[in-house]
Amino acid sequence: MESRIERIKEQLHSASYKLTPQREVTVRVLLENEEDHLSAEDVYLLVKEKYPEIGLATVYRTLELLTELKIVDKINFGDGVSRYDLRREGATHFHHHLVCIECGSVDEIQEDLLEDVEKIVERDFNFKIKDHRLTFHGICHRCHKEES
Amino acid sequence: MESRIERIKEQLHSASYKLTPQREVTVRVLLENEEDHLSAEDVYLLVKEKYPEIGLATVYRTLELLTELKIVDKINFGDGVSRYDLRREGATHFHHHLVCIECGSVDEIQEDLLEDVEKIVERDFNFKIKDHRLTFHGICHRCHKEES
DNA sequence: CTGAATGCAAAAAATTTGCAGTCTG
DNA sequence: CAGACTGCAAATTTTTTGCATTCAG
Repeated sequence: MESRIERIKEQLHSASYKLTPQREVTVRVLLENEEDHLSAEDVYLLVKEKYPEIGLATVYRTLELLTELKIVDKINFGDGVSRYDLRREGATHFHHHLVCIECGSVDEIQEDLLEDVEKIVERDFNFKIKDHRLTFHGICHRCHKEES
Repeated sequence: MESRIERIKEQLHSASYKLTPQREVTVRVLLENEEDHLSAEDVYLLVKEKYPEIGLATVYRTLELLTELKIVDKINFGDGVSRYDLRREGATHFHHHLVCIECGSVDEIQEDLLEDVEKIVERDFNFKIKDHRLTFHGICHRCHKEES
């Protein structure tokens, strides 16, 4: 875990960005809440607990920076807020999401699943794929159970 | 085309919503710009050309209504705006998008492509899929050509 | 030291809401 | 005619920006 943050620091460094305490705390918060899909506001509040002087604008600027470096991905589930999701280390592709329309939960799928589909798209549409976003909306296994 | 609008009217009707001229003009604009991915503001400006008294709030309310009736889908490509995309008639699934990171163009894929993937997800994750969103980011065939 | 980074407050952008008046079914 | 719908303006919400000050390298 500690090594994970070191590597992220290194990435910042090698892109010649400075390593401020604000940035470090923000990254740490993201790592500690890897399962969640935090909005900028969420991140701000969590960072504020550890570093009360921080401003919301700094959090936005840090998240933008991390997105640019592909350390996090900015995603959007249709409510009016952008959410920020840490990329898995070494993941060649962005993971997918399962959004439950009953309870609002968001689960992640790490498996690629799209390899074949992407081959078809690249060939048939002559489109060079660099990234993808795949989200399924439906009933999660927890709500599914209750219904029966 | 005219029959298409008639059927949409019918859908509104059977959900006991009234058919106001504002709503009709809005639907018409969406039909005439089916290829595009208009933001609420875009729709507002286009409707305003035909019906200058309309207010932006009415457009938002109409789009929300159409989304609720599944006549349009609200989508989000990561810029801060929601866009509204007409569902194809009789489409069992929402179509996919190809967003070009060079020129910003958005093309559509009508083919399903996800049938196999969805079977896997439903089985392995015990998740009942109701809808999906799939977007590929990459280089479109037009930009692709220029690069070589 | 020096430009990059921060915090604050103000601005901008997108969307929603309240309400009095209007119109559809 | 009654309740649904509208336009307008004001309010909210989310995100961005300007700028004087601070700080990391």
